[in-house]
Amino acid sequence: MCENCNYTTILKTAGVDATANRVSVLETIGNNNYPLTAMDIYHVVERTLSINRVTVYRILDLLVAKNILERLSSGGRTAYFGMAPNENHLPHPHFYCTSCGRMDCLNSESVRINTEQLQKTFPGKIENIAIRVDGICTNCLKEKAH
Amino acid sequence: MCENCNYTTILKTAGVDATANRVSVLETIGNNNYPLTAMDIYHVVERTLSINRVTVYRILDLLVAKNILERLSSGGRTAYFGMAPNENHLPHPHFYCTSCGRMDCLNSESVRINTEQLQKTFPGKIENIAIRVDGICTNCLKEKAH
DNA sequence: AATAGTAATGCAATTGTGTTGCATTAGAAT
DNA sequence: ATTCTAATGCAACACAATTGCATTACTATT
Repeated sequence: MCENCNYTTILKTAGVDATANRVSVLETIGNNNYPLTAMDIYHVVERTLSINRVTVYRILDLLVAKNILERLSSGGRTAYFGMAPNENHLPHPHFYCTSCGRMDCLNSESVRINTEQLQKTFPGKIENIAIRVDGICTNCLKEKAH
Repeated sequence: MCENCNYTTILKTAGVDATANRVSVLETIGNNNYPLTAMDIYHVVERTLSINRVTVYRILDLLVAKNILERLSSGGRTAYFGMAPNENHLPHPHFYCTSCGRMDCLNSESVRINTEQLQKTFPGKIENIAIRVDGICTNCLKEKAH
């Protein structure tokens, strides 16, 4: 997905060791143009690296805490992970296909929220705004049609 | 919360039997001014009714399918349930306190999305747009302050 | 009222995702 | 080499939610 991102550098800049496991987890997510579940990531990484399931979860937690990754919630019980917004990646809403479970990135202009405006109407402290569009993706629409 | 809602009527209109369990589950949610988890609901209902945990889950599934209730996702693994948008209840975003897990309803004007506009930019079929504002609620801010 | 058929519910077991505790290994610093 | 810390593995656990199957409640028909 992103030729501007050097994953090892990203990790080091965040102050964490760039271990093979971490680079591979981050690469898997960064090279994919839609968010993945922990299990998706695990299956991709273990093809080359002999990594433990738990390690994947721990790496994901770490990278979310370091604000390198973003944890997205589907309608269901599984979290999806994508690159966190940064200079190269603007914050954007996501599309979740309720039929096949695939999560997609939508383009940033399609929805616009004025956080400062919202903050004025609300006394709590706003940290993040998650926008998820649910529906049926084109693939699933096709399959239903036949 | 809502004096305009007769829960028995709502159920019958949707074409499902208005059993004591279903009325009680729906009442519990409708009388509350913020969304609740399945377990919250279970604990309220069982105080008067001797109901099984599984029955609560099944009733919730049914009422979501009938579009009477809305399933909301927090950042975490637990779903929250509130009244689905209808004539009396406009669609609105929610605030989720990442510190205490409490979910709140925000007022509809605070965020505005043009669904038709969005649909034009996107080939899939849009069924719902979920907006969740994450942050720290006033209660938790106070507690942290002392 | 008895019977049969269907819908709703209960209970036990299971699933899926994620977490914790503790042992082991790898890597860095001395 | 030795020591220290960080990263990882493995097994067990936690929790929300679901499934399969038995039981009960309800409705319609005779």
